[in-house]
Parts: sequence; structure tokens; C-alpha cells
Amino acid sequence: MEDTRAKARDAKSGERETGTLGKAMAVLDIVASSNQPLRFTDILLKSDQPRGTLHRQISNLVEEGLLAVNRDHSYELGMTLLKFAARAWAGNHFRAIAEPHLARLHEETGETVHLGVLRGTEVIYLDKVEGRQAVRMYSQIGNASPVYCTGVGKAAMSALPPERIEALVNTINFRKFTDHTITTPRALIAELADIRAAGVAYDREEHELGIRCVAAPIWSNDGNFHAGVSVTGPAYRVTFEALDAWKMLVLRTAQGIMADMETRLGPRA
Amino acid sequence: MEDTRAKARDAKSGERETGTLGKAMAVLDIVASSNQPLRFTDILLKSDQPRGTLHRQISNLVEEGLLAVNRDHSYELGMTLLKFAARAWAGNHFRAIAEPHLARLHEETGETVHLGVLRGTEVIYLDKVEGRQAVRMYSQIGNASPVYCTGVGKAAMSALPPERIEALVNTINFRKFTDHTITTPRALIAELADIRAAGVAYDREEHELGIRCVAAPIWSNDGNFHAGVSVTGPAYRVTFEALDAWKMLVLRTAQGIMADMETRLGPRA
DNA sequence: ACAAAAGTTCCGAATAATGGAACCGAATTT
DNA sequence: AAATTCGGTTCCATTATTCGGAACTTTTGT
Repeated sequence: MEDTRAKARDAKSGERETGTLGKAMAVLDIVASSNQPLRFTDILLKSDQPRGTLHRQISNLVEEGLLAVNRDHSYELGMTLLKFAARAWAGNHFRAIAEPHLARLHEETGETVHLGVLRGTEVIYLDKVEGRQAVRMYSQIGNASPVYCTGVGKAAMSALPPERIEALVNTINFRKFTDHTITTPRALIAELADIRAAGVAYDREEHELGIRCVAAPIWSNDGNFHAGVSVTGPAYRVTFEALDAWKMLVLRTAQGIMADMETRLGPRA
Repeated sequence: MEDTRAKARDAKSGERETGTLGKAMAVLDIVASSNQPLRFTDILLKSDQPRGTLHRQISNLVEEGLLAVNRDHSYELGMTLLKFAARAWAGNHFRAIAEPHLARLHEETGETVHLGVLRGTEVIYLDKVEGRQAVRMYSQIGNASPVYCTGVGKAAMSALPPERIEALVNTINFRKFTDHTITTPRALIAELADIRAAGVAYDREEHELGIRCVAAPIWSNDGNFHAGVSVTGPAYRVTFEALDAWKMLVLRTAQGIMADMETRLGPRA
């Protein structure tokens, strides 16, 4: 009996909710993943919370500045998030370590360089070095893209242990962005094997037509952290040969970053 | 009796905690307001939670990606914050409305233009148009500065109703950044009166030596939203006469933004 | 003016957070 | 090497919060 209950809970916890906080984040997620501001009822429909409950949750989020209400009672994400994100970015060690490596890679290739970390089924971009101009477009940093159709995403994923790949692939919701987008678990797993063999991942216009990239994986040896660097360019300028030529540069960059992590983040296991 | 209890609760709620979520945010705040990553015990000391409790709270925050653990068990802010912030910024209507106005002000003055909103006792910068180069340094946007020593902060504050000014001023923790920083409630209230009379606020090297600015307030007529625009420049280039010359431009910008808000955000009360 | 939908408040029941104490493991001292 | 301390983690009965249905109020549309 108790076994059964425990099993049931474990099974359901596939979509784990971290108690109250998790529910709050779920609401934030709903608002975040909409282009228009949402009204109360819109959120109610997408969440599966009862009215009263949702109402209080939203109130709390507003109180904390994580959500903001417009005068027509529609909700947007709140400004407190910006404040925290600015601090998160400025204080992030991994990003700081990677920075000079990215700059160098950009100089060598002349194309846009990305740094992103794996988080669940998405890649979150931490930094970008681009064109000549100063650099960090807010709107790009923090941008979250699917793992299965970005160079950084596939690279990061390729360094995961097989069982975690298996698990992750099954939770992915494939969407066909272009004709080249990988859309099946099997194809993705095969691709990942290739990537592991080659050491680098390619994005052959899988996310956006006319955009190609090479990416290399970065990981911590405690297995908790997976990321990637990439060089991206427009297809007309970036031939497959060019991609191949950059392979070594990207690889070296990733290795340089990992080496620095070892020495600067902790000799400790 | 009941009166007394209610009063007590209200009094204490000066430092209001929104239940579980509020506590989680408090922990985030502790981590955010430290330059180094904090270890468990460091956080324990600054929070006033018992060990077990804090441990679980932190675990939840990590689970949600709001905090990240380094291998030496120190904590940094998590990447999920970046993801949400990017969306918050991109989706923010006020910012979008203000954007062209900021660009114009920048062209007219040639100096750096800031847009910030009032949040509690801080100003959070939403946008920045600067120099020639492309523009948005991530590290500046989202940056939170004290209200009492920034142009935008003082301007935004000046549009608050008197009772809220009173309340707000009393919760400020004054810190002397430069010799010109306002450091007493009385002085600040007096300054705010001047600002209300003049329509614009000046920052005369009060936050940072060598930096001056003029700012104008922006507010929604439902009284829930207070912000400001400013033009900032280095003291050697920006004489007080120049500041005065910009006064009208900044004012017009603020008014333009408010007019657009009215028409685009909702004719509704 | 009326009806219908949207948003808000209440309160007993259900659930999740609490926090003290015990436990573990890795440094540090004896 | 054995013992001790300190930082971190787990457990579980108690307590406080959240839950959620239903009643109520306001807004929107006809």
C-alpha cells in the first residue's frame, strides 16, 4: 500500500514541482511564454489551479515585483527580474572565465560567438560577442532556445551521460523550425553520437534558415554543468568548409575555458 | 483588542513577507547583495532562519534554477533569472513605448540617456541609449541604484503623493557616496519640493564624482507607476548651463512618453 | 437596464513548511 | 592514527500556510 503510494508520487514527480515555489514559477513561466500580456482568466486557463488559489499566487508574485499589472488587469513580468538578472550576470564566474576566450575566438573568426548553458530542455545564452559594435544586446543574452536545433544545445547535450540523454530526449517537444530541423528522438540520439565522435556539433540551418554554426561542448567533471561555445554566421558567408576550418578553433576555445575552470573554480573534486 | 492585534500586524508588516514566496525572495536577495558567492553558513548567518529550514529553501531555489551551486558549495544567482529577465525586458510595454523618445533625446543631446522605474527604495534601469555604439550593455540595464542620489530616482519620487514620500523616505538607508550626496530625510524632502516646483531633478555628482544629470518624472495617472528619464554626462563636459539647457528637452521627452502611454496603454481610467 | 463574464474575498479542510535534533563526512587538532 | 570540530544534510512530529469551493462584487457587453 505505502509502496504503491510512494511509487505513484515518484512517477508523478517526473514533472516535479518544488512545492509552493515551484507553483509560483509555473505561473511566471506561463506569463513568460506569452507574447501578449495575459489577463487573469488567460492565466487561469493555462494553469490548472482553482480560481481562488491562482488569485492569491498572482497577488504574491505582484507583491514581490515578479509580475506587474497593467491597468487593464493584464500581467507582464516584473522589473525585479531585471534587477536580479543583472546581478546574476555580473556575478557569474563561469561567464567571467569564458569572456577572454570568447573574445579571442571572435577575433580569429570574425563571426558571432555565443556562450550558452544547458538548463533542462533549453539553452540559455550567457554571452555573445558580435560584429564590431560594443556587444551585449540585452535581448539576446538570457534568450532561451531549444536544445535540439542549436549548435550550443546539441554540443552541451552530447557531453551528458547516456542515461541522462535518454531521459532528456523523451521530454523534448520537437517543433520543426526549418526543413533541416531534427524532429524525432531517434534522429537526435544518432546525431548526438556523431557529435560525440567528432567533438563538435554543427547547426546546418536547423533553427533558422540562412544561419549555420559550429559548437563545442564544455562540461564540469562533476557532471552538474553542461554548456557550449559556438561560432555562428550567415550561410552565404559560412560554407561547410569554413565551418570545418573553425572546428579546431572552437574546440580549442572550449578546452581553454574548461582548463581555466579547473584551475580557477576549484582543484577540489 | 482586535484593533490592537491588527495594528501590531500592520506595524510589523513594514517588512512584509509574502508568505513562502517572500522568504524565498529574501534568500535570493541575500545572495544577490553579495559580491562573492556565499556558502551555506554565510547565508545562514544573514538570514534568520533555522538551519533545516534554510537548507530546504535553498534546495528549492536551486531546483528551480534561481540559485546555482558551485562545487565548493557556494551559491550564485541562477541562470533562470536571465531567461526570465530577457523576456521581461523584451515584453515590457512601457519600455517599448519609451524607446523612440529616448533615441530622440539622445540625438538631441549627444549624451547618455537613461530610463528607470521606481521600485521600493531603488531605481531599476530599464534602458540606456549611449555613445555611438550599438547600445545596451547588459550590465547597466537592470542595475538598481538608490533613489535618493540619482536623477531618475529623485524625479520619480517627486511625483509621489506626499504621504507616500513620507513613508518611503523613512525606510531609506542613506549612504554618503560623494560629498554631494543627500544624507538626511529632511534634506531629501526639501529637495523633492524643489524638484516638484522645477519639474526636473538634477544630480550634481551625488552618486558618483564627475557625473551630472537632469531627469524628469514619468507617472501613470492611476498612481501605481513612477519612473523617470535622464540625460547624463561627465562634469567636465556638462556645465550647469548645459544641464539647464537640457531641462526642456528632458521634460518634453517625459511628457511625450506619458502621452503615448495614455493612448497606447489604455484610455481606461 | 440587464445579463454574463471577469475578478475578488472568505474560511474550513488539506497540505506543505517548520525547526529541533540527530546524522554524516571532511577537515583540523590532539 | 584517533578524536574533535565544523559545515552540511536528513528526518519527522508539530504548526502554520496554502488550498479550493462557493459566495460576492465589479466590469463588460448587449
